[in-house]
Amino acid sequence: MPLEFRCDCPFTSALDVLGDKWMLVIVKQMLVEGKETFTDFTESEEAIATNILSTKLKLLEEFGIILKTKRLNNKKTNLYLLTEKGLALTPILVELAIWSDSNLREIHPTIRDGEQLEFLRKDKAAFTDALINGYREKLAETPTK
Amino acid sequence: MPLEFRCDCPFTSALDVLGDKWMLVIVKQMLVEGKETFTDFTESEEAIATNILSTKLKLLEEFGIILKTKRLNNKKTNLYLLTEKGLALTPILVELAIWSDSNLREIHPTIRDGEQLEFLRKDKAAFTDALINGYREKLAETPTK
DNA sequence: TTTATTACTTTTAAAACGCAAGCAAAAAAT
DNA sequence: ATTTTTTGCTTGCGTTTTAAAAGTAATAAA
Repeated sequence: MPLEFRCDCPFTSALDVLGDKWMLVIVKQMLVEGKETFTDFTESEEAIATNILSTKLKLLEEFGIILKTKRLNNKKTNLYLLTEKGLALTPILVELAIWSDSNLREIHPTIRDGEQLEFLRKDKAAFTDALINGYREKLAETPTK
Repeated sequence: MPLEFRCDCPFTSALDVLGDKWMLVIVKQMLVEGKETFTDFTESEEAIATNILSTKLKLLEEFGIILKTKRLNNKKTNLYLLTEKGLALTPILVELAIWSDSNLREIHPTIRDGEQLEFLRKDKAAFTDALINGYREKLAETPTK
């Protein structure tokens, strides 16, 4: 089923693809937490239901944000990896975290803080690059079919 | 009804607030298209239903992203204006537009192009500042209760 | 064969949507 | 001035869409 775009606005069109509860969370789990298999995602603290996960992974693949492959030595487990289109979402995620950090703490005091966020506050561009390059290295070390 | 955050992740928490079909679209309409009244929003090309609009405006106000006020001489029409917390969403919107521009055109060819996007491509920081400063000027010229 | 992993299907609950009614302020008509 | 009409929302109802929970099937590893 092809997605219907609401209109021709670039802002709104991005949200037609990404504007829901799960799409960017899954991308974040891949980029920041190194998750790559179906079970990796189900074990997340966000606790996504398996049917939703199944649907969203399919959608992300359709959009070319992720690709589905397998390791060389394992015929069973699917690997989900970010494509360039998916990696290009990094700046969006970074800006979301920055906004959270400075605007959400008062209504959500237990929001995480630590080294990563300090790094982000100190140098946004370097933080973004580190995420992207880190993922690229991991890709290079992951031989797939 | 107080929002339940899924977990303490800053990325995910931002999406608990903003991760749906409408929240950021409404902010965009205010920031980029200058919409400020209920009817302004109902006349958008995104065609939001009035009951949803009502609900989302209330939510945005609860989060402190917008505030609801009135003009000095009009007791009827509500004015919805972005707060500083709302203006701080600008970089997120900008990154969404950049991603659309470079990654969505192949599956959505009629996506808008033009002066604004050229400006954005050429100088992201200046584009962001222009949006924010433009909105601040408008605020200064809008006497409210 | 037994067990675990992966993914799909079915069922149930929640949210979004379209439509229309209701109400109060403002503008227009008489 | 008083009534009438229009405007600006808000709310409720029935339907559709989407999410969540739980159960089932298929595959591969042990």
